[in-house]
Amino acid sequence: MRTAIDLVDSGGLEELSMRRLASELGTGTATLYRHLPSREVILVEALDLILGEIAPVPPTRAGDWRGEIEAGASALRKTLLRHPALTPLFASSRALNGPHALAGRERILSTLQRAGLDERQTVDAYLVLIHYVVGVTFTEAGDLARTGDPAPASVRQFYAGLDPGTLPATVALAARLADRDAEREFAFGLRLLLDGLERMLR
Amino acid sequence: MRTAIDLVDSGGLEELSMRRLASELGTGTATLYRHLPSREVILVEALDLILGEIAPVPPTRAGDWRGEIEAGASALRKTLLRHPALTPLFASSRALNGPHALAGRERILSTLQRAGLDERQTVDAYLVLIHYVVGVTFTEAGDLARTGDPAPASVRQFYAGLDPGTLPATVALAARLADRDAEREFAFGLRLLLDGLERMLR
DNA sequence: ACCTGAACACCGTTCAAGT
DNA sequence: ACCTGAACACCGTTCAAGT
Repeated sequence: MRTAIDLVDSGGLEELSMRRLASELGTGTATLYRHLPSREVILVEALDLILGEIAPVPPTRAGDWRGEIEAGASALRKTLLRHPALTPLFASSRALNGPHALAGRERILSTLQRAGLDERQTVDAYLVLIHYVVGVTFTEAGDLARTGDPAPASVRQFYAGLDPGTLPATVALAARLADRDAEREFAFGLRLLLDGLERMLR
Repeated sequence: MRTAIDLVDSGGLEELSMRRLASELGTGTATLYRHLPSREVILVEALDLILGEIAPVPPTRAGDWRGEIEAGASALRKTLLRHPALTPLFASSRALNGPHALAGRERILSTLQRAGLDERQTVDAYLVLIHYVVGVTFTEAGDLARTGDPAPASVRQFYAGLDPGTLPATVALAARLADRDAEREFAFGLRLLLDGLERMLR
């Protein structure tokens, strides 16, 4: 599994072929099938393993649910970005029933319940938070996986070069659309969501 | 392109092979390369084409930015869910510079600006909205693409069967985690975000 | 009983050869 | 000048044959 994750991290999903993994391990492809049933299962297990890299946020300072959620969301994002090619697997909930995924989900659910949300609110809040983190991280990971270069200059040029007659707002905002600060943007959206949850509690 | 989209819709991404597409069109694979440079470009163009299915939300009733954003977000989600296998492509921003993607982005940006947000707020709001819709839709599309069956009963059983000692919140919420209402959840998160934006405007 | 070379049925892409 | 059959270099997976 460690070799498989290294392959995916270094060259993307398509770098992990059964032949390459086998030769990296000094064996043949047929041997791999004695330990794991398919390439897909390797990927699913790899995702759960990297979720295990997230250090559980300890439920310290009694009642700081907001701080715990912020820390957890940020840790999830950073962990996924360390393995951008594996991030898309986060979409299939079938891939999210491994031990580490379950432990992480449990921590979020219990934090939200301790905050005072009722059952329905807890599940709704859990889902909205996960979906937001997934959306941000997928997009970031997609750009990162491409070749590692976001190249803000060329993006700005692309936007600025569009027809201002048909796309006036896009052209006017070209500089801001190109020079992004992923960290700040992530915090902005998370704050919006957490403010909303906090208001629900009052 | 229409044949390519039909193939992807009916059997997932892996159903679209150059050989299958060629034979569906009554020709050989080499011929395809006289019209399109690669399989990847076919997929990128397919995504932009389906974005064109979204009817532009007319900026009617002066100043109802919130209604326009809600309608646009809902239309984007529904359109992507009609082509679940293509949804993951929405992650790569390279795939999002086709004419329909640009037109859609322009509409959102101009709606937010007309609402009264400044430049930075407009871009931040645009990104947070897109990321949320992407996150929700990816997850839904991933489940949908699997075999079409979410099978709430088996999901509930899975959650309920976990160890209540280590995963108490998950087990307690098993029924709610299994019996989901995607439409309501989507509206819940969108409301949280729009409430936040509305408060920024005051 | 355990392992694996070689095969099967596929891929995306290219190019020499055909018309 | 335009088209494409056949090849190249790969895949995931299986199984008969080896030890």
